[in-house]
Formats: sequence, structure tokens, C-alpha cells
Amino acid sequence: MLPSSTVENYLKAIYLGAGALTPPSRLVPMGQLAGALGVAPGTATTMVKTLAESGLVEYEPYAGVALTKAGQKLAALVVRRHRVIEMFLVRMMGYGWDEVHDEAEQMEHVVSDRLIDRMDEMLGRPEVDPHGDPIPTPEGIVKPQPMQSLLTCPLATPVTITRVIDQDKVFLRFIEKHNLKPGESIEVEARDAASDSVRVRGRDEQRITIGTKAASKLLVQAR
Amino acid sequence: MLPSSTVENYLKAIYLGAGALTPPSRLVPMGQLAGALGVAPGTATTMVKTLAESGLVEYEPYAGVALTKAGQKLAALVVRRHRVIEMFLVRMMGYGWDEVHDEAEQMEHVVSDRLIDRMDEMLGRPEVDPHGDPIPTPEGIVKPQPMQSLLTCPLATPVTITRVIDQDKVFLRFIEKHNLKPGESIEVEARDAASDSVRVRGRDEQRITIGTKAASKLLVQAR
DNA sequence: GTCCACATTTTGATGAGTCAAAAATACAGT
DNA sequence: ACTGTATTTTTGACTCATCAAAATGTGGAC
Repeated sequence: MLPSSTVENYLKAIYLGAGALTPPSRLVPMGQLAGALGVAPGTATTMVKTLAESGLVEYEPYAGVALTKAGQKLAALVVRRHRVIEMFLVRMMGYGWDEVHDEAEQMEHVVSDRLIDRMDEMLGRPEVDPHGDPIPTPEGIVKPQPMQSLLTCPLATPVTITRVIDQDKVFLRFIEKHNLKPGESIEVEARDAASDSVRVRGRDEQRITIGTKAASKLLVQAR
Repeated sequence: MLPSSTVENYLKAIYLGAGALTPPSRLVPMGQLAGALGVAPGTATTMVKTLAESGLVEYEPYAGVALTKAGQKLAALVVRRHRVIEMFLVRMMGYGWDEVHDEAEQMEHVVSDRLIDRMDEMLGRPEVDPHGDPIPTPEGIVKPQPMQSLLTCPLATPVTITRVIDQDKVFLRFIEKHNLKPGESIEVEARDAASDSVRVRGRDEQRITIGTKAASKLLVQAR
């Protein structure tokens, strides 16, 4: 009973909170799920009911859907495949970090666990992918990442960018261009609610001001 | 209108003569096609009629099916992807040549042309895959391979094994074990119709007798 | 409390790909 | 020519995943 690509995509979307930028709450609303998958709302409802019958999700009508233990594990493995593949494409195949998403999206459903492990081995068993997203273990476990965003970290304090939560090519290229990729050391100089912006001092005293929406997608760790 | 995996599989099967060991004749019979794809005969008929409407094959009821120019190109590209992937798995990922078929079978339908080209580049643009099967160019062209099998090559004459036409794990392992992989130098000592067998002298004076069916799957070139 | 806007679920239908079994066809052998 | 066997096509039905649009439920504004 290997799950179809479709099932894997639903589980993955629920696992990732269906693209919610807010902390993944317990229940993912149907609308959000349908949106994340690019299907009509009714389609998501139907599919989720099927998944519930297979014991992969818990479904509360009119409230939303959450993964069961089994569903979580399956989803984590899909995400693992995705992220290992992304890492492999960047490190071994010369892809840019903004070019790997679609390719990984396709491959994650067909590549064997064996090949994933080979890739993982060649990569030195990395803990995160090129975007800083954590790679679940083969058992489906993710090391919890205590993190803050540019919106919540202390001001005027050196921090390291560890993760960029957005797969949009244009955004990623912007981040790269301004040296804000994972690994870079920066400092948040100021936040301004009125102008909805955050001023950052990056490498070589470079200053850049970005919107709060963008700032919320950059996660950092104290240094 | 990118073709589905199913369409690609039908085209590939027709391209490869649906597993016929005989030289790929013009028309592939429906039964053979259905057999190669593991579907019911009626299913193949239905699908082939659809393919004919898309202009990918020419279909002669009760006679069989053949690829059009367009179908040939598409099929060749699928085969190209398959063989480049096989080569990549063996050379770069540490797979055995008997272990790559299923993985490539899955990946060939999802991997982008870009990734295939990257692999091809890393491999030094090989002309054949680990089994000696020729790799079509990105334009879908295969260099014609003038070849004989162990059944047709001259006796007591040194030849080089260039290709093994069978993906069966057990057979491939047998071939490997007896040093009959592509690249090996051998000599056919005798053929015997009565016993349906061929005696071969391989590396280090090693003798081995194989059936004619097996012998027909080993292609060689004069040296 | 009532009502309304919005999210969600239901309903009926569609397309792709498949099967089993019945009907039709081709062709080899007499 | 005729008949029987093997192959092929047709038929009717099924599953999966989807949509559009109608029906229904939920929760906030007043």
C-alpha cells in the first residue's frame, strides 16, 4: 500500500502547515490546504476524508485536519527526500539554491530510500538543506530548531542567518544578492512599525531595509 | 501538452520493440505491447488508439503499431533519460549494474532535461550505458551500432563484449560472475545446435557453456 | 439573539487509465 | 472453401483525482 504522489503531497502540505507563515497550529483549515495544493476546496475535503479512513490524518469537519502518528512519519519521510535531493542538487550537481525546488518536488515521489541514503551519505549526513530547512532523519525525526526571525531577535546584536522560509525564486535571488543567505552574520539595527520595515546591517557594513513580511522569513540564531 | 508517464511508457515500449528479442520489425503487435507493459490487451488497444490521434504512433488494426517521427523522438528522449540515469547511478552513486533498472524506470519520467544534461556532462557524455545500450543524443539520435551476437560472430576469433540485452537481475549477476560484462575479451569456441548451447572462452582461459537464448543476449564486436 | 458573509461540504460530472469478458477478426490447416 | 484457434477489438464497469456549483454550517457584527 505505498501512497500515491497525491497522498504524499497532501501529507506533506499538512505537515508543513499548508504554507502558513504562522507557527503550525494543530489543525490546518481546509481552505489553506486546498490553496497550498492548488486544488478546489471540495477536492481537499474529499481527499482528506479518504486519508482519515486510512488512518493518516485526523479530520474534524468544519475545523480542519491534522496528521496522525503514521501520517507524520510518512510526511516527514517525504520532506526528508525533498530536502536531501535539494542538498544533493546544490552540492553535487551545481544547481543554484533558487533552482532546486521544482526538480526536488518531482523527484521526491519516485526516488528510493536507498538512493536517498546514498545521497545523504555523499553529503556527509547534513542536518539542514540549502535553505536551512532541517532534514528529518530516516526515522522521521527533526531536531527541534530554537529560532527567532529578524522580527523577534534582539536589536544591535550579532546573529547568524540560519534559514530562509520561502521557495520563491525571485525572493531567493534577492536574498542571495544582498548576502543574506544562511551562514551570513548580520545585525538588526532597527525596526519600524510605521514603515513596516526592518533595517539590517550585513556583511561589509552593507545596509539594507526590508519589509516585515520578508524579515519574518529570515530566521537567525544568536552568536 | 507534456506526455504522462503512461504515454512515455507506451512510446518507450514500442521504441524498444516491446521486448522482442528479434530485430525490431516495423509493426509491434498489440499482444506483445500489452505484455511488455503488463496491461490487459484491450487496454493497450485503447491507449494506442489515443496515441494515434495525438500523432505519436501509426496504428493498423489487427496488425500492430509503429512510432511516427514525433513518437520516435519522444521515445528516444525517454530512453536517453533512462540510460543516462543508469549510468549516473552506477558511476557516481555506487550502484551495481544489476540494481539500476527499477530506479531509472521511475526517475526517467520526472527528471528534467537540465538535470539529465548535468549528469551526462559529469559522466563525460558517454555513448553507452552500463549494459552497453546506446544512449540517444538530446536530439533523439542513436549512433547505429554494427553488432553481432555470440550466435552470429565468427568462431575462434577474439571479440569484445559490448552489450548485454537483458535487465534481469539474476541474468546480470550471472554475467558479472563469469566475467562476461561489456568490455571483456572472449572467444566463441563452439556452437552446438543439438544441445542448444554455446561454449565460450573468457578471461584467464575460463570456459563456460551457455544456452543459445542467453548467448543471443550478448552482443560483441570484432577486435 | 439575528443575520450575513465566508468557509466548508455535498453533489453530479469529467478524464485518464485500467480490467474482465464478450464479440469480432485473421489466418493456418485441412 | 471451411473451420478452429489465437489474437485483437469492443463493451461495460471501476478507481482515482479532480472541478463547478449548489447546499450547508460557523462565527462575528450588530
